[in-house]
Amino acid sequence: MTSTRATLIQVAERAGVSLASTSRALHGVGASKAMVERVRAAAEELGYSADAIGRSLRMKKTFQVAFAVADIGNPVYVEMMRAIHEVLAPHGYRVVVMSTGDTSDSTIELVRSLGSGFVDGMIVSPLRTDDGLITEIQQAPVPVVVIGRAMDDRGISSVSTDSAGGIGEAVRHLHTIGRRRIGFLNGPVDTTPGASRQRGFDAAVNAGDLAAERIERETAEDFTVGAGLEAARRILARVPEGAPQLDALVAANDLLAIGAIRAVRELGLSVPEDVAVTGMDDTEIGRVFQPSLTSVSLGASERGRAAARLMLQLADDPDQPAQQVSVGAELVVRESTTTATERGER
Amino acid sequence: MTSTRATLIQVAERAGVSLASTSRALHGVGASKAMVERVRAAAEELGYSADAIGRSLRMKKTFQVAFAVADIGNPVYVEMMRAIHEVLAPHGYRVVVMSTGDTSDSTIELVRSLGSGFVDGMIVSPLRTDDGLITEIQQAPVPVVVIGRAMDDRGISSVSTDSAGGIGEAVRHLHTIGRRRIGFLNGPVDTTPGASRQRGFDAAVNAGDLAAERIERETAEDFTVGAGLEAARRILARVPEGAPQLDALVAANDLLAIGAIRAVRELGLSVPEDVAVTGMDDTEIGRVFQPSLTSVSLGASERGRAAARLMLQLADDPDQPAQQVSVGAELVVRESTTTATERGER
DNA sequence: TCGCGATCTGGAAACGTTTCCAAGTTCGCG
DNA sequence: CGCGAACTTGGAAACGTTTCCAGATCGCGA
Repeated sequence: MTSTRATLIQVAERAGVSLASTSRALHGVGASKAMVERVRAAAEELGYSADAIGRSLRMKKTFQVAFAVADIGNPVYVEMMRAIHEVLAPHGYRVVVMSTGDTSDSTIELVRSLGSGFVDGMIVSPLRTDDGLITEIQQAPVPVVVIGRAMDDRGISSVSTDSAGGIGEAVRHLHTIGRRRIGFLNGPVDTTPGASRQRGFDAAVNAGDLAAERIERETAEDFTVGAGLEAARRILARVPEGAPQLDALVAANDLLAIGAIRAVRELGLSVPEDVAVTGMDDTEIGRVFQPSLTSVSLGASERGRAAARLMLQLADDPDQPAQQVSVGAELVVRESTTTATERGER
Repeated sequence: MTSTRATLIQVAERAGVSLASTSRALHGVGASKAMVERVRAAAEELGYSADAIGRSLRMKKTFQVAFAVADIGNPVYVEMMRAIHEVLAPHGYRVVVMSTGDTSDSTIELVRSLGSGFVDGMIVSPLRTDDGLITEIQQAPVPVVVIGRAMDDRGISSVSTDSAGGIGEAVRHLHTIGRRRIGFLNGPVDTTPGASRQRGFDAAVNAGDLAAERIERETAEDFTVGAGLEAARRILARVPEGAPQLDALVAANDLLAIGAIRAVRELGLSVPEDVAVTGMDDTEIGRVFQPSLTSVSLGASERGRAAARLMLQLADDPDQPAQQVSVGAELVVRESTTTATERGER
């Protein structure tokens, strides 16, 4: 530990050749067979391995990409991170995890910090977005790829998904299986995901072909099981005198959906028979839950991969035009809305 | 994006002072009031922010720490990572995520890569450990903190937990609530966690005061729900002619436990009445599951925090002696082993 | 008024690498 | 045999920062 690492200069001395030749030999370009042999041997003996910092300084390239989200613990972000890592690592890029914080301002701060040049680019999924943040991203000194909201005309590369349409799919699915009294459990509406989900639900229930008897909306404190439980209690308590209970709940993510299921069961009702419940994000936790969750997959892994691929291109040429990628939303039907026989299983 | 970032030299020119003074002024040491004022202004105008690479090269410090695990998606590791990030970020350290791969060899490879000096240290939780890996860690050019297995006498800093003892607690808990036919569902025994859990179970059932009627052991392919389901099916199918079914299952982690619960229910039995099930790791997924899982908490967050604190010390002085930290295991009793009344709730 | 210490400033080196440029060598081909 | 092209090599600069060192300036007390 106390012994200092070997430098290229030492390798050069040991091999008895110039620094320049040593560097070339190790990269295997513009060097004679003999030279390569000789330098390789010297490097081997000294246990040389090139210093990443020195190289970065000279090449103006860090081979690092930042991935920034509000909460690294959120399963959706974890899935993205894994996908990003899987795409980037084989290309020699390291992934630096960062936290955007809850607000647009703290995210702006983070984008600013890119100015110190410790990464070649950043993939960010902001919880809240405002014009200030957008401006900051446009002026960022390194390429930024935004996951979450299409940035079509702003010269920012982005990967988006149709969460609004996804909510619509969930609503139509519930309608198809005969549910007519539908409640919507959203998270905070002032967040980017909260806003688009709200839009999606409103559009779906306002569509002409939806024959609904009753529509209710409720907002949870945040996107967690606990908040979902409380919000679901509220919405289920709202049933009018003598009217029947809601027969379906659309939740804005899987955790809220699980909270909702708890609330339904508290009332002695069962899922899916009395109340069908849908989630969103298609997380492992939802797949594993009993009943397994019908959920709208937003392709977290796919979005992560797409963002990483965009970043690879941008890292190669930061001045290439911004690109938009869109990943489809897909409803995955499971036990929380249909019985096994309804799903056509034996 | 095309415009290049301002350098310290440019700030110096703009302020009309020397490079050295500029650097000092920005750090606020050994500079006159006027100088600081002047340089600050120039830096402000140019939007200067110090280049991390240049600084790293000179200071021989990257302000980065690597966190390496086999699977970044595993909830336990996610929890650790979050804790590590929370401790390190306020001290100005960035966290680089890396993957050790499944084997000891691939982990060795990773430790070797530290030789390129892109981080000031590494926190690693190896899935499999052998002498080669230990040697490599000892010789690593930067401090390494190992999470998972005590490294007392090897000069390696480590954070460990008593998972063996934790399994024992689970067994005793089941015994206390009257279960006498206990099955153990482990993951691969050739992994570090698998081995210690096996040890813990064996020790517990061999303890003199355990009056068990029957003990069964089974090994799952890996630590997932699917593997747990299959392994549980096997162990439950093993009931001898005319003998009663197992009345308790100890699983080596929460995912296996959830798989086990599924298997139990497949047989028309219920949890916890017919078969009590315990998990390990006390993950969110287990807390949220219905029934909520009785689980042995191994303090993932706490281990992460402890490792990060060790790393901070080592980053400060890499030559200080290795330290060992131990985090206690604690059984958290929930619905999967006891009914509400048994737990003393109303 | 002088001397001395404290404070401030600038020059220059150093961190480790890649790459431009020029000089030297080799080789092939006319 | 000679000439140019192709290849190989070494010197040196550059990336952006911090910090050592020496010199200059200032203030203060004797």
